[in-house]
Amino acid sequence: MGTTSIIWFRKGLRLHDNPALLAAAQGADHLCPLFILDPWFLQPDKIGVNRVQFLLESLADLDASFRARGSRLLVLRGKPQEVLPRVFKEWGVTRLCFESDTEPYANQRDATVRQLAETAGVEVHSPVSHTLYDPQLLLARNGGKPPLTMQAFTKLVDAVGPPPAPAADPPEKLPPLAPQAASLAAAACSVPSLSDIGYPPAGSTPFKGGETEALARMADYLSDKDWVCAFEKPKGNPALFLRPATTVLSPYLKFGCLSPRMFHAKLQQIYSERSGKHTQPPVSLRGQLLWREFFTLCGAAIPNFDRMEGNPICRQIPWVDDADFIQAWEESRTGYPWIDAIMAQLRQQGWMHHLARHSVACFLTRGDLWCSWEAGQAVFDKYLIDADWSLNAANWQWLSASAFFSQYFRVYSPISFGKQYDKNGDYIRHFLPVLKNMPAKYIYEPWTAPLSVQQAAGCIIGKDYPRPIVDHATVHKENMAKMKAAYDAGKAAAAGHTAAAATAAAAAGADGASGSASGSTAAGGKGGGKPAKRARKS
DNA sequence: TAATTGTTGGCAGC
DNA sequence: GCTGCCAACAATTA
Repeated sequence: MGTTSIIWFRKGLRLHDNPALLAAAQGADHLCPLFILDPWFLQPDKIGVNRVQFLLESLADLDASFRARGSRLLVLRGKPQEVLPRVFKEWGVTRLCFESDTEPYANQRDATVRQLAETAGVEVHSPVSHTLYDPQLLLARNGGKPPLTMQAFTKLVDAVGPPPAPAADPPEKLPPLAPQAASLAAAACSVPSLSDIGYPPAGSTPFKGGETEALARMADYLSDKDWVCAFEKPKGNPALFLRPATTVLSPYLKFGCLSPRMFHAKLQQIYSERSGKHTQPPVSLRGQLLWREFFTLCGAAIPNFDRMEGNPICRQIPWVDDADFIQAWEESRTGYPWIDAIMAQLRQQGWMHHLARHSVACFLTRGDLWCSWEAGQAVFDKYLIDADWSLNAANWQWLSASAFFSQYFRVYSPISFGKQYDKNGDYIRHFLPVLKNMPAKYIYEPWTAPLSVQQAAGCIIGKDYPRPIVDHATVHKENMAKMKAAYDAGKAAAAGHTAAAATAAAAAGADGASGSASGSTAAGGKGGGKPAKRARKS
């Protein structure tokens, strides 16, 4: 009996370093490359046009690559749990291969598909290639629990050793489609247009999807080896938008147009040429891949990772979701140009610099508006072309000081933070054209401009551009006090879970801690009587 | 128990 | 452009 394989694409939209594709092609008489447009991922009110456009471009590129190898991509529509059993039968499928995925939706879907495959007598291969390491392996090596700090994660990865090398390239000539699939191929199973699937005809992102773009972009950024070796994440300029300060490889990694193992191997190659003279994780370029790895592991191992309630690592904070605030934030109407420009870049391009994301995330949650990080997460998930379930949830928890990060007293200023990088406000002028003629002196705080200046700039505050919806100077202090209260309540609740004796001990411990805190300030002198100062910025 | 460190704060004062 | 303070968290190390 002959072998008929399906390589089922979901993420991993590439031919390079694709072990599932190799497993599918291995000794197969027929190979059917398949993508299923799941209605779950095509909801215009929840998933914006830019990311869907990026997906369709990636599929078109994948199709072209298969055609160059004597095959083609088949794009079907519907729920995979319904489409797959149908084609198993129609195409005479004996083997199903797909890249492993740890997101909750994918977990459920794939568990069902495995059962359906078993029922149909179809063997299943599901290798790991979306991440550097197999999350289950990392978890096992860490005693079944995910590390919760980057340091702990880095230590774990160091102990495990280098990730697997990228898989070999697929053969120049791939097995043909199954005859039944080939006849179907004449009909409607091409990559659809945006309008075919209920979206506006075009998005507005300048970033184009696909493996070809991904490899070209990687080559472009890696060609400057000095830049690669000197890369230090927090030092980038979030206001650069013509050539961003980071690689913008995130959307390609999200969809798997680029293999993280390939990117990692290229980085290690460049580092080795420089004999150790390069930046290190967590700030280096390689470190950025490790962050992705760390948060993906957390997402895979922590229940309810995209929610506050029922999420064991997330602090319970009494956010108040004010619908008007959330909408103003989403639609660039907060009255703070730095914040509104970033949100405009998000809606227009589907991408912003990491520090820009920090600014707006802090502003929505603990900094200014006191809305839940889950509300912000949904907006990011709608517009970002690189929206990744685990990374989005992790970063929102980080920025809202709900998990991973606890220094809630460090608040980004919606006025001064951007000014450090872009004194003239070119970034604001570009993304908020209504402010393009506002003098630099007022562009971060246009409500302070005299009326005559507003008139000359053609932008009246309160009419052409909104007044600030909150007073940052006031609310950020109030919010800090609320954070303090929420943290204290959390500690009290944790203490309440312990036995009576332990509670008493915890109370004594709390007293001791507060005493030691003031003591350390008083006794902080070291040698010259000055408190020990640690370098925050190099 | 104290000190140190943690990818990425703001601000006054010099 | 640098230093030190603000009022202060939590995990790890010594």
